[in-house]
Amino acid sequence: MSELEKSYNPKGVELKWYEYWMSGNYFVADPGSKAEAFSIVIPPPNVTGSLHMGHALNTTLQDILVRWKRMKGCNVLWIPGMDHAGIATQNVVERQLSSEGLDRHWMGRDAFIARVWKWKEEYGGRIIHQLKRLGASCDWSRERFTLDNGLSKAVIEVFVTLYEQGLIYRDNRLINWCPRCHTALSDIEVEHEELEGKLTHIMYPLEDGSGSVVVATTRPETMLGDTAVAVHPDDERYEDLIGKKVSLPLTGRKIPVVADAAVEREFGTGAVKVTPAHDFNDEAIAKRQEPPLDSVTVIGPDGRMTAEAGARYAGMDRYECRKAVISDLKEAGLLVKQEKHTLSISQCYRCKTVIEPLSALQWYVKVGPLAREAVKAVREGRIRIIPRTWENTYFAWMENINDWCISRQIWWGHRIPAWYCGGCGDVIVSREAPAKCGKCGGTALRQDEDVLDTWFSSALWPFSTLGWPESTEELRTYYPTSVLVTGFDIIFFWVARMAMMGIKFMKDVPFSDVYIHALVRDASGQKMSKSKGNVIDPLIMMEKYGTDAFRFTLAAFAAQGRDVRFSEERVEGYRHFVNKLWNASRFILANTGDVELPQTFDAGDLDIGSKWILSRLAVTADDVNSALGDYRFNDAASSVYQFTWHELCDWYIEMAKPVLYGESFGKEAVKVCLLYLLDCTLRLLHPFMPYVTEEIWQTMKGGKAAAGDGRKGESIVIADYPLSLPGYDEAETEMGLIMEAVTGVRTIRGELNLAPSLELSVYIKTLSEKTGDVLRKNLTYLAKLAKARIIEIGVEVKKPRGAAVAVRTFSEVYVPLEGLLNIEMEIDRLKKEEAKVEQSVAFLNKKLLNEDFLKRAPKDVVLKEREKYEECLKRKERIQENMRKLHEAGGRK
RNA sequence: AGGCUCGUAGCUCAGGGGGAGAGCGCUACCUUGACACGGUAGAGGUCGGCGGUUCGAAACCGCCCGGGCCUACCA
Repeated sequence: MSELEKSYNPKGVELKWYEYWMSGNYFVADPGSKAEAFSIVIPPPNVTGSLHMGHALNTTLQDILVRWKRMKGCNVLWIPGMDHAGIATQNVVERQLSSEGLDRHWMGRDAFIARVWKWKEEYGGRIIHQLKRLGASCDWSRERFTLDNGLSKAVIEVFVTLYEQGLIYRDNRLINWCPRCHTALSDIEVEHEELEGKLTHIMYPLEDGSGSVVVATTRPETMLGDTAVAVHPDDERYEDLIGKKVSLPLTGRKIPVVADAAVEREFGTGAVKVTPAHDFNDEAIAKRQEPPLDSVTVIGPDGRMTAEAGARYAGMDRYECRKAVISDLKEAGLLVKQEKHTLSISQCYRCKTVIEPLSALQWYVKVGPLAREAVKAVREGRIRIIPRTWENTYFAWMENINDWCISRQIWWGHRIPAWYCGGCGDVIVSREAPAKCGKCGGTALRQDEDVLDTWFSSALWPFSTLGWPESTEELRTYYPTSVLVTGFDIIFFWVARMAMMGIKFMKDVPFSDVYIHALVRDASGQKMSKSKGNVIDPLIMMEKYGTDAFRFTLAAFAAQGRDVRFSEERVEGYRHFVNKLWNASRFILANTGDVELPQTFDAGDLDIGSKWILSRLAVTADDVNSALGDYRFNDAASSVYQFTWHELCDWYIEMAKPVLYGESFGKEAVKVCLLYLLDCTLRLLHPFMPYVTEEIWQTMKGGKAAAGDGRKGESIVIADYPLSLPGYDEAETEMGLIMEAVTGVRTIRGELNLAPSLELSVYIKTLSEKTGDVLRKNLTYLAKLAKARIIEIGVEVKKPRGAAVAVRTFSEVYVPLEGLLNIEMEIDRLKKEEAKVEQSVAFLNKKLLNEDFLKRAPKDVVLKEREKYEECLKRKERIQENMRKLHEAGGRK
C-alpha cells in the first residue's frame, strides 16, 4: 500500500490514468462478444469546434452511461467522431486565406479543398483531445469523420438510392440565400430574430390617373421588383381596383392589382406589394394567380441590386438602395409615412447575415413519406423520447415539414453525384463518375458543382459509422444503437433526420431511446454566448477544480426537462466532495493494511453499525442503478453523494475508530468491512468520477480490489458495478436508536455551547427494555460518537439533579451538569422543543377529529397518523415532566 | 399568434397528494490521531397570486402575474 497525499491533486493523475486505459484497450469494443450490447454514437462535434459547456454536459452524461454499462458487463461500444461542418469550416479557412491575401476562387477548387484538409490535420483534432480530457471512454479505434471514405460511400449510396426512388429531385424555386456564405440554406438553418424596424407606406398611383393605392412594406427596396399589388377579394375598399393597373413608382412599370385571400385586411393599408422574386409569401401569391405573375429579380446573390433594378440602383448594396429608394420616393411625393414596427428578420445560422430569398435551382429531399415513418416509430414506442415533453416538438415539426433543400454552393463537403451532359443536357445521377451520357453517348459531362448539406451525412451517422453500406458484424451487433444523448437544439437538424434515414435504409430505428438534455446557461439563466461574454470555459473548470468535480457537478445539475444554470460555486462544493472521498480512503487504507479484501463479502454476525452501513450501501446501489436506468443523473449523483459523505464518513468511519484504536475483538471484521465499503463506493462512483476512483482503487492492496476473474483486477473501468447487495432491516432500525441517543447528547452540547472536547457524563432512560439492550450492546459507539461517558442505561434510570435533558422518541438523554447548568437556558431549550411538539400535536389532533378524514383517508394513513399522534403526545408529556422538575430544582415557578 | 417550460431558504437548484429538502452562504462552539476542501449544533421558507378538485394541495386542474425557450408567411 502506498501513501496518499494529504489532499487530492488531480494534476498528473488524470493524464496518467487516461493513458493507462488507452494502453489497456478497455474502451475497445468486441463485436463478437456474446454479452448484451450497449451502443452509443457520439453527436459528432464540428471539426472547427472547441469544447464548450454543451459538449461537456453531453459527453459527461454519455460517459456515465457507458462506464456504468461497461461495469455491468455489457458489450459496450461508444463511437466517437467529428463532423466536417461544411459552411463553418469553409468560413474558417476562407478567413485564414483572406488574411494571407488569398481567395478560394483564385486558388481553384482542388487547391482549396487540399488546403481545408491541411487545416483539418493541423487544427481539427482539438476537440478530440478535449473530450479525452473529460474522460470520455469512447472506442477511439473506431473514430470516424463525416467526410472519410467509408462515410462518403454511404452518402453517395443514399443519395443515388433516394434519387432512383424519386425521393430526391431538383427544382427551381425561392430559397433562403446567405449573401455572405454564398449558398442556399434549408429552412431550419435560418434563425429568426425580433427587431425594431420601420413600416414604410408608399403611394402607387393608378395608371389611369383616377387615384392611388397605398401599400405598406418593411423592405422598400424590393418595390423595384414588384409585379403586382394584392388586396383581399372581399375588401370593399379596394373592390373597384381589382383588375386595374398601377404605375410602379421610380420605374414607371405598369403592374396589376390582384386579389388574394392571404392578404390581411387589418394589417397596414390592406394592400400588399407583391415581389415574387424576393419574398416567400409573394411567390405563393404569384403562383396562385391565373396566369401566374411575372417575377423580376432585383437583388443578386451578392446582396447587391441587379441591372433589372434600374440603372440608378444597379450595383448598390441592398441597404444602401433602401435609403436611396426612400429618398427618391420622398422627392417624388410618394412616401406617405414611416412608422415604427417590430419585425422578425431571418438570418444565417452560421454568420448571422440577413437572409435574402432568391430563386434558384436546387436539390431537394422529398421528406413527407420519410417523416411519416419517423413519426410512426415514436408513436409506436419503437423510439422513446425522454423526457416525453419533447415528443410534441418532434411531432409538430415532422407533421408540418417542408422538403429539405440539400444542395449548398460551397466546396467543402460531399459533392453531389450528378453529372450534366453537355450534348443533350441529360442529368445522370450515379454511384461512379459516368464515362459517357447514356442518352446521347456524349462525353462532355460536367459534375454538379454543389455539395450536400452537412446534415445530410450526419443523418446517416448511426449506421454509416458501423460500416454501412457493407454488411458488417458491427451493424449486426450494435444497430440499433441503445440511446442517443443530445440537446434539444438539434432535434430537427439531426434527431428527426436520423430517424428518417435509419428507418429508410436499415429498416429499423437508429436508436431505442433519445435522451434530450438541457442547455447549459449561466447562473442567471442567460444563454452562454461569446457576444454576451458570459461563457464559462469547461477547460478552465477542469483546470481549477479537476475533471471529476466538474463532471460530478454536471451530473448533479442534469435534472430532466430543465435547463442547467451553471454556477462555479457548485463545482467548488463538489471538489470538496472529491477531497472528502480522498481522505476517507486515506483513513481506510492507513488502517487496513494488514487485511485482505475478500472476493465475496458476508456480513455474517457483524456488529449493528457494520450491518447498518452495508444495508445503506445496498439501498444506495439500488437507487443509483435505477436512477441511471431512468436517465435521472441528478438523483443518482445525489444518492451516492449522500451515502458517501453523510453515512459512510459521518457515521460509519467515526464508529469504526474506537474499534480500530481499541482492542475490541471485532477489529478484524471491521477492517475487512471498511475495505469492502471503500471498494464498493469507488466502483459506485466511478462512472461519475473516473479519475480519482481509479487512483484510489489502484492504491488499494496490489491494485486488485475485488479482482474476481480474468482482467477485472486491472482497472476499475472493468470492475463489477455494485448491484443487488444484501440489506439488513433490523440493523437499520437498531442503528436508528443509537443515532437518536447520540444526536440527543450532541444537541445538548451544541445548544448549551459546551466545548466538544469536554467529556460529558450521560444517563439514558429508555422507554423499552429492548431499546436499552441495543444501546448497552453498543456502548463503545455511543461513548465515542457522543464524546461521553455513559453511566447508566435502562428503563428505570432517573434524571440526576441539575441535568440537561433531551427528550427523544425512544429515549431520554440526561447530562448532569452540576454547577454548569444554566437553568433558564435549559428551560428555554425545553420550551422550544415543547413548542415544536405541541405544533405537531395540534395538527394531528385536528386531523384525527376530522370525521371525513377518518372516513375517507386510506386505513393505513389513518393508522399512521394515530400512531404519530400518540407518540407526540407522550413526548410532549415527558418534556413537560422534565420542565416541571427543572422548575423545582431552580426554585422558580 | 400558437406551443412548451419555469416561478420552493439570501444564492444555485432538487422534490412532488398525507407535516418542506440539498449544496453554497450565515450564526455558535471546536485544529479530536482521514479531511478546516473538516466536525457538531443552529437560524432561515404564507413552495409567484387567486380560485377549483380532494378528507387532505407546495404538488392535480383553471385563470392571472412574472421570467425563459421554440415554432409561424401578417407585408
